[in-house]
Amino acid sequence: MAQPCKTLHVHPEKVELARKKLVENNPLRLAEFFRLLAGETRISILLALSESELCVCDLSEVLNMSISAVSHQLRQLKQGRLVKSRRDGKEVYYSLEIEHLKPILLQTLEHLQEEDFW
Amino acid sequence: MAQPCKTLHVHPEKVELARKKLVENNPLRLAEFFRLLAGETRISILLALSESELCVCDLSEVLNMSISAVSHQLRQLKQGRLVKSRRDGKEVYYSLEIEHLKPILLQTLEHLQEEDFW
DNA sequence: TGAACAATTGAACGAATATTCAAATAGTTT
DNA sequence: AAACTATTTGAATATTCGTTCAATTGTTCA
Repeated sequence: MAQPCKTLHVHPEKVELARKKLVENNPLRLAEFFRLLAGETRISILLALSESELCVCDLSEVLNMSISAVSHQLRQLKQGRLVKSRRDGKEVYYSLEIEHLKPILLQTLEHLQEEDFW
Repeated sequence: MAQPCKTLHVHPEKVELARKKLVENNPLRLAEFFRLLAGETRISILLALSESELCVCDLSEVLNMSISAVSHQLRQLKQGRLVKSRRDGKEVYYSLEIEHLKPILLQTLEHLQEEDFW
């Protein structure tokens, strides 16, 4: 961090309010959450899984990526509790940890699709 | 990309559905959007601005970061159309490009706060 | 005009990230 | 048991990202 502003053009009341907002909302945690949605591979996985559960092979086909790469990303999503997995024989099936995630994804998509955001 | 799965345990119908979902939803664009929310500094800026507009100095105080660092992040947020700015004299005031952003942020916060997600 | 302050910008550097490759683990089948 | 397939894991590498520092631009005011 470096040189602060010199004048008292700064707005202490507003600054105070904003600080409070940050304390209340845990930006670091929030950023960690959004980071999981912020990679093309991971968001693609989540979108794919919003249709149906899929095994790692399926996902690697859908995404046109190596199984290893997909698996690495799945691990992150699982650690972040955005997906869960069940094993059936040799295969492992992944699905959305849905109650957390689906409304967030859907509403975000809606909002972005309005507002000619793209 | 590397070695595909050998058996026909893969699920072609599901794969097809998932592929369609990806085509419909532009994961790359979506990831770019979430990337902007995925940095602690940027999400903090957005939270701070959800209270009131602030100048760069204010933000640097709120975040305890250099003006330069804040300004770099503001540029990204502005390019992503998440914030807008107006100049008033020497100072530049930033605020949320609100109709896009506020409902997304609020709803996400709600959903995350339920579900003892933290 | 020039001094002072607010903000932006570009280059540089270190930290974090995604993918690849090779090796390991887990489950199934014979 | 051995052979085979699906998945996971760790190390290595290339890329992306955030902050710092120094220089620059824009604005006000004396």
